[in-house]
Amino acid sequence: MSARPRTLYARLLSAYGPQGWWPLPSRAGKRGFDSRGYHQGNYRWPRTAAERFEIIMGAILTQNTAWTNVEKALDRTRAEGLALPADLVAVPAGRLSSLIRSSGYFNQKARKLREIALAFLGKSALSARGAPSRERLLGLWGIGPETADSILLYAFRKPVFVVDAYTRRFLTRVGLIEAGAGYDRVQELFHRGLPADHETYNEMHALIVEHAKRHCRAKPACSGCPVSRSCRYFRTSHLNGRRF
DNA sequence: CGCCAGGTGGGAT
DNA sequence: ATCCCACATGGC
Repeated sequence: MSARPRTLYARLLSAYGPQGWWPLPSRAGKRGFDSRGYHQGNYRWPRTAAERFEIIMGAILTQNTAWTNVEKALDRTRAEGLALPADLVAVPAGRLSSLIRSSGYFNQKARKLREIALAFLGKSALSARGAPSRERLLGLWGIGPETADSILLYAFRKPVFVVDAYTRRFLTRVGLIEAGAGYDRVQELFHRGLPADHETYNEMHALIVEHAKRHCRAKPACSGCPVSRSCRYFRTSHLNGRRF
């Protein structure tokens, strides 16, 4: 039998603690943040338009990319004084590509950053403060469901669960979804199974990422896993006499 | 070396 | 609707 979402949430939170997402490299070492910009125990961020746009940039730059590579790109763009939509649209595309080089796919991502910056500046501009609609975000080139939901949840504190590759792998292993389940199916599972507030969705997504890095890796590392008791993969492998 | 990392758009079937 | 591929750097 598979655990319910609430049970998994409780176990992961107990094992790993609050994760302090979304990290803001611009706040690294500042009051209320750790040395990499993860906040410490509150969900009031972002507080400014620059912080909000930093989250949006990070959400795009981290597409299929390790966060450490994104940190470098954000640090470089910020060092050039590029923090707001107006800054991004003013810089030549080649220059922006070069600044975000470390995050990979830099030509595509430079275009994506430009697209969303233009959307915040344009005639039917996205508001810098009020949340844009999901449909509006999905209409932008380079913004798919995960990036749209990351922006809504982490930049605008909307109660929308973010489904990523880690979420799929984790849920497939524990036996809550089938491999190949669509984005909306997976999202519904959490929208139905967890308290419907942005703090819980924030924390659960971040916990899944941490869990996927520590234990539920591409090559599973089940020793010490906090949810192995309710994991179909583990129990099946265990019965087969597999070692970890 | 090869594999993996907080996806997405476009084209073929 | 669904599969397949290009896009690209950096850490292990």
